[in-house]
Amino acid sequence: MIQITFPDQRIKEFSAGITGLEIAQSISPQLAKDVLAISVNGEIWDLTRPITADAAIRLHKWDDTEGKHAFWHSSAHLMAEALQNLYPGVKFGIGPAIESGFYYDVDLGDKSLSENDLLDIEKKMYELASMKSPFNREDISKSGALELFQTKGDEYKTELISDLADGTITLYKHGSFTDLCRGPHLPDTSPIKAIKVLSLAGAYWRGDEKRKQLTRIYGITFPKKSLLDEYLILLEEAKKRDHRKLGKELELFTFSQRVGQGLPLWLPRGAMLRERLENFLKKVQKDYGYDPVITPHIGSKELYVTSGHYAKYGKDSFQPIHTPVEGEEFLLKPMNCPHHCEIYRSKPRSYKDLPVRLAEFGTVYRYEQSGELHGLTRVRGFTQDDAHIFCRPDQIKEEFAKVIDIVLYIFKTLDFKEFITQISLRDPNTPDKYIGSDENWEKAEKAIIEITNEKGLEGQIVIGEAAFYGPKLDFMVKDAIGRKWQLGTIQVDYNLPERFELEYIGQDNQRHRPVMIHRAPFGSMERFVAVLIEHTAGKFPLWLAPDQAIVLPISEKYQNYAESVLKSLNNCDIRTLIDDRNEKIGKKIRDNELRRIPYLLIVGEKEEMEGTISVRKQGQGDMGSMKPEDFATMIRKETEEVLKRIED
RNA sequence: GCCAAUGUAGCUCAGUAGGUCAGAGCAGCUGAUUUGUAAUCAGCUGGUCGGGGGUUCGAAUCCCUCCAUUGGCUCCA
Repeated sequence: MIQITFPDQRIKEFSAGITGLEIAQSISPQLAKDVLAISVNGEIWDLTRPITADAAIRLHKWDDTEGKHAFWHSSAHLMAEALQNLYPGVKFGIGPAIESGFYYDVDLGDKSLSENDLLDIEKKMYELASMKSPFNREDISKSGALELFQTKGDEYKTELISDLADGTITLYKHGSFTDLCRGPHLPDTSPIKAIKVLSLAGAYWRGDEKRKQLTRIYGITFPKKSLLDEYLILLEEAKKRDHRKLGKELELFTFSQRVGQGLPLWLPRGAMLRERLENFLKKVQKDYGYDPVITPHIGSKELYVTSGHYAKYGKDSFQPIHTPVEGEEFLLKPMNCPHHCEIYRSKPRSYKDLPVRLAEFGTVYRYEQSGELHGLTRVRGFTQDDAHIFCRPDQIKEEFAKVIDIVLYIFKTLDFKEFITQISLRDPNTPDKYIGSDENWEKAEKAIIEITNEKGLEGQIVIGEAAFYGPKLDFMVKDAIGRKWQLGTIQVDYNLPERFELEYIGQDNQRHRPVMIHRAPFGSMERFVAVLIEHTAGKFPLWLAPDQAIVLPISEKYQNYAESVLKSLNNCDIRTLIDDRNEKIGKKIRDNELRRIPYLLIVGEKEEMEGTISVRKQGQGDMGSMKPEDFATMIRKETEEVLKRIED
């Protein structure tokens, strides 16, 4: 007999060799139906794998990620089986479960798939799923596995196996398909009830641009048809919040082929929104002791040779522009820091002056690959809410902490609750990707980890994601369809001060080197506004909304009164419009609701007589009538309260 | 840049075995209506069907190429 410990710490005895499925059955038949995988001492196992020793277990159903993972991983194998059936000779790369669904990378030889083929794959998957093929786990030696896949001619699997450590390798078989796989899998294919093969993409083998591009097929599956329907509806809903769609509808920004791809044009309403965000941050930065600076959009090539950016990115940037007579070379600035270093250098600095915090909404230009451009989130010209803090080494921690405070303050003000923090460190295996001394890297990495912990942020550490000059702390937010984007960033840099020979005179009357912190709480105005649009679905908070209220006269008879209301509200700094079209009130309400204007102010005979307005709040409907001055007070209060509450 | 797809009026979309196929709704303009909380009615103006080549008696429709966009991959100071 063995002792099985359940998550609630209860212990039950079972005979050795019992499986997860049998344990679930012993609890309830329903559980046995719902369970998808089991954790055994923290390791995720198949439900059919015998447990031979005492263990702590946890059963996974659809409602946890481990359960979904096993489900989707099995689905990937099911899809592979379908592909093998439909396209004999297909070679398989990898086929993992992902955050929503799964994919499989395959080499179809000369055959190229198009979207019509996805339905065939889907049909085949349904057909195979209904055959209830069990997933069988099998241990095999490395050499045996190599031989098996070599005979099959599956060079990708062979390569994967060669890279594995010697010892036993696990295979999973179901139906006619055998795959190299760690598992775990479902007992059989029958729980896979709803299937959607979603899309096709090219994907380089092992993520290496120089290697063969395989066909990646994305899919998602569910244990119930209704869950698939819900998922598809959710996708549709998310599309409605897409910033590219709303940006057009709400007239915030546009693109023009004639201006160039990836170069956004901010329309008046978008510019107004952005300006309010900028002013908000400027005020915060003023409170935190930043000094605004302004630098030009181009800089001498020498500047970037000095900074090291030219050597690193010169080839992959917009190419230099030349002066017609002297032939001097200038680069569109890809970042603001070299300019700011020169500002620091413009006069001798004392230790008493530090930290020096130079802030600029600096527009930069980067050559992004054409396939990577995406709405406002990935563009070729954008404005960073940039600042560089030059400080003494002993001030790093405090300064870094203050920047975290600013970022958190901004996220709180804008109600960004679901963000992820990521600490990016260098990859010690690829030292040539980075510049700067080991010692400085270690110091900086340690500082970031410490501060992040002290601030109570659960920073996920990612090796190899650091910038080439230093480690960083990023704040990531998801967009409407779940893609992660980096917004705020804080980066420690020992390198540029070195390269620009920045100095300050210390208390000891000796020259010392300052440390730089790069930081951008929004990241870029473009990306931030994009994410803000998707988070709010275009219903911006009142203090940011380009237009806060609109006066809707019932008919032309009340035009004069409507205009007097408009005037008095604008005099109170309430951003107010008027809809004086010759339309019925229902139409005006509809149109302006769709424009996401927070307050609709209806005026007709009754209001004119009483000197009032009828207030209709977005999403809430009729609030009754009030005097325009009372409305103005209410708006001012609402705006101030939001900003004040956050400060407390 | 690579793989796959898409590209018809300002917007959303119909129209492809090649032959009155250049259309609809919304927006815009004009007029009627003077309206009470999510679409009043009528008329009109909009498009070298992404650009350029080609096949054909004839191309929005077929082929080639370029451009842009979309979903991924790679990249991301």
